[in-house]
Amino acid sequence: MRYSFQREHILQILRNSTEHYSVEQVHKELLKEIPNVSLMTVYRNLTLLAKKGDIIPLHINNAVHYCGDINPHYHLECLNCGEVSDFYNSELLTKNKLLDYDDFSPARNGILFRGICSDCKEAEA
Amino acid sequence: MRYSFQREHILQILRNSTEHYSVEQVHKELLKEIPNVSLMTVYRNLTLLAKKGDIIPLHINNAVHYCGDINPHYHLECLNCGEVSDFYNSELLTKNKLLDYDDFSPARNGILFRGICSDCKEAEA
DNA sequence: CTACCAAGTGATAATATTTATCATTAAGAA
DNA sequence: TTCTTAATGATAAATATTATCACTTGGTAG
Repeated sequence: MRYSFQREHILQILRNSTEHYSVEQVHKELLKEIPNVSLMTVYRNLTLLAKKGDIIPLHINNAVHYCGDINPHYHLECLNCGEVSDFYNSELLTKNKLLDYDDFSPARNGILFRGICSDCKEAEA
Repeated sequence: MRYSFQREHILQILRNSTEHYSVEQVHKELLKEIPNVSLMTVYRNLTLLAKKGDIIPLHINNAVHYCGDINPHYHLECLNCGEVSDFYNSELLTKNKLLDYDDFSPARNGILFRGICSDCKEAEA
């Protein structure tokens, strides 16, 4: 894989944010730095970066979002407000040995919890 | 909500299968029982049934698939072959108290593990 | 330093999935 | 049986993604 100015910027946008941007959102951010950059380039590079393991794809409501943090963690998706947040919990992997269940090997960042976030629970109460 | 012949059949298709059909696949099955049934009707009713909690929506690669089993269980998605399978593990909920972490309440069937399934691991080895 | 090749880009078109609209049909209560 | 409204089906539109291909650029070999 060859160096690409566009790809490098795309990666930095995700690395420098805790958001989980959609492709459109990455494109919008990238346009601030590289005018006229094509949406196709964003798609192409996000797919490549995900394949390389540099970013984590999240399939949220029929659109891919990407996480730029590759430290071991999981994701929480609120079914009420739609917010996706990072979830760090080393216990979950080490103590509970999820990796061994059922001969299935979850990817390092491949566990997604769908439910109701604390903010939405409070709002309802 | 009023009774609907179409909706009842859609629900039964999912109840009587361990597959996790896409909308197109449900439509294809439904056509065997109700000729000329509209794809729109399938979309509409799957959305309704999911909202009622009678079926579980799974977002796999930008397309929704539905699970007709509402007993407490989780899902495994193989990143290699794409297969989605059910994962029963009562320990995971009771012993590990995932529900309490981080003030986030996962839906009863809302945990998705993305990784490599046993079949694909064997194939590689 | 220059020429070359293949990876990467951007414009465009095509595909796939889902949602919106609305006239017609049918569930089910009065 | 009549009436009201949810549900349907045909159609069109919106959204998200992938395919194609001429052009550009990274990087290597001469």
